Amino acid sequence: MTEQTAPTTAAGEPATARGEQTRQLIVDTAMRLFRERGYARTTMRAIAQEAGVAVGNAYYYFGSKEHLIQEFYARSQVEHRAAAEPVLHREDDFAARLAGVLHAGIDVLTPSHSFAASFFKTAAEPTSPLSPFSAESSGPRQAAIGLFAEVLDGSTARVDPELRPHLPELLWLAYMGVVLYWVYDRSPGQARTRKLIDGAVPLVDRLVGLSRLRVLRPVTRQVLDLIRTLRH
Amino acid sequence: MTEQTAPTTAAGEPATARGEQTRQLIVDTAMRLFRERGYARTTMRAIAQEAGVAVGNAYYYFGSKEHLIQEFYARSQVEHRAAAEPVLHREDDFAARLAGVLHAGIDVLTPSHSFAASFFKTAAEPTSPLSPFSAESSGPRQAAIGLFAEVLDGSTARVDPELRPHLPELLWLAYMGVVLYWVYDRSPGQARTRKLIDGAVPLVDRLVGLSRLRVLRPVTRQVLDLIRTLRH
DNA sequence: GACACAAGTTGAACACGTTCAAGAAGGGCG
DNA sequence: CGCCCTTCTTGAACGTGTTCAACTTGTGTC
Repeated sequence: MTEQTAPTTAAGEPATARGEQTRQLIVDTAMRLFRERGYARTTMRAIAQEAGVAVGNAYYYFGSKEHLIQEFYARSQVEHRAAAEPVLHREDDFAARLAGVLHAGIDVLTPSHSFAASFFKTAAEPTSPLSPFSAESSGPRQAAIGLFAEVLDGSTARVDPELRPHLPELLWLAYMGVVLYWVYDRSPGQARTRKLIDGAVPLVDRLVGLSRLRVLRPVTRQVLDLIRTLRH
Repeated sequence: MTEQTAPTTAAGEPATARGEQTRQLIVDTAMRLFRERGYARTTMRAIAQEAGVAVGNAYYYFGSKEHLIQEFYARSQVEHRAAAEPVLHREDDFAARLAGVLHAGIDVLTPSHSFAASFFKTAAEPTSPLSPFSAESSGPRQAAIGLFAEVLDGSTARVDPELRPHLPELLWLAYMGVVLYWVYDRSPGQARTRKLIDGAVPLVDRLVGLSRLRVLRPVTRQVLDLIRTLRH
């Protein structure tokens, strides 16, 4: 409770066209440098210099270096949705839709694997507004959960009615797990993460199907009760 | 690959009694200040000053501020084992043993909850030697996995023979999940984490039991295959 | 056009983690 | 004791993220 310097200033959106332009310039420069040199080796001074502004100016738009990461999240989320569109349009099988959306997410992240690890570090901080569980990330998180709601809604899958409302969030949580594995994945091209998706999706599919069986009802109940307890 | 300044110098053990004494002095001071002010607000200068040594001296024993955290891990691991001893001696039911060991782990960590969050941040960095999955953490990790092997071995549980050799590591992984939840747990006294343990243990117990059923053999196989694929 | 106020911009200054060249302490050996 | 070598210790200096008081630019109002 007594901990953390966690940047608080949300550093409001620019109010003028000039401001918006500068903001974009800084973001674009930062993203380029992150990709070129990695997060740790990209200094705020370098970003400012390459963008042709003063250091303090960057802090006018972004409360901290970490806040630049949030921009990365937002962009990735939008790209993810776009990349998932074709599969969601084409397939109606639950497993196929889920696998498609998961692969789309990793597709979008792959070019950033080298520096995404550093991002992850700050994202993992529970008190950080950058945490995927934080209030500040509520927007992107809800969007992401919505994506998995779509996976479910557009599918022919039959799901236990008690489980159904919780499933999108659970799938998102599973996706967070996949991303966690991906961040740690040192195999070439993160091939193992692909195998994780292909291996885990059928299991999830089977599990979701089994949830309707009378025999497993008590277990399903037990799981749901636990989830409800753990929710905020 | 091109990323990260990750501290490399293992900063060898002291070779003399004088060195050992100084090292202990620095660790003790650091742990006290971490507890008092939190990790972020404890500066290396403050640690050095309170310990009555020069800043550079701390760096002679610890490659970085983060390396002081590793000391915390090591201590916690030893305490965990000690705290788990009574339960392991008393119980022979798998679920009771598992719950006991998990609760013991959280018992040990609880006094440090306020600043453990900051620790977690650096631990989460995949390239960091402080990561629980890193080579440098191999020692404490193996010790922890060994603890869960003991949970299993000393129990009357009957387990699918194919699953059995993998189970200690899987239980450790589950424990990491519990710790992850605990770090994020903002409920008073982290009561929710306790409920997570009490709720999840029976499920794990049931699942482990079910793994022997003929009907579920294919699923068990599928899971094991996936695990093998994902292993290094 | 002149004024006022908000929006945007600047760069020097600060605190921090970390490095390193220089030196002090200690101990074994003649 | 005098010498040498390892171990330990020092604190000034560097690069970094971040702050902030001062300044400049833009925009609406009369």
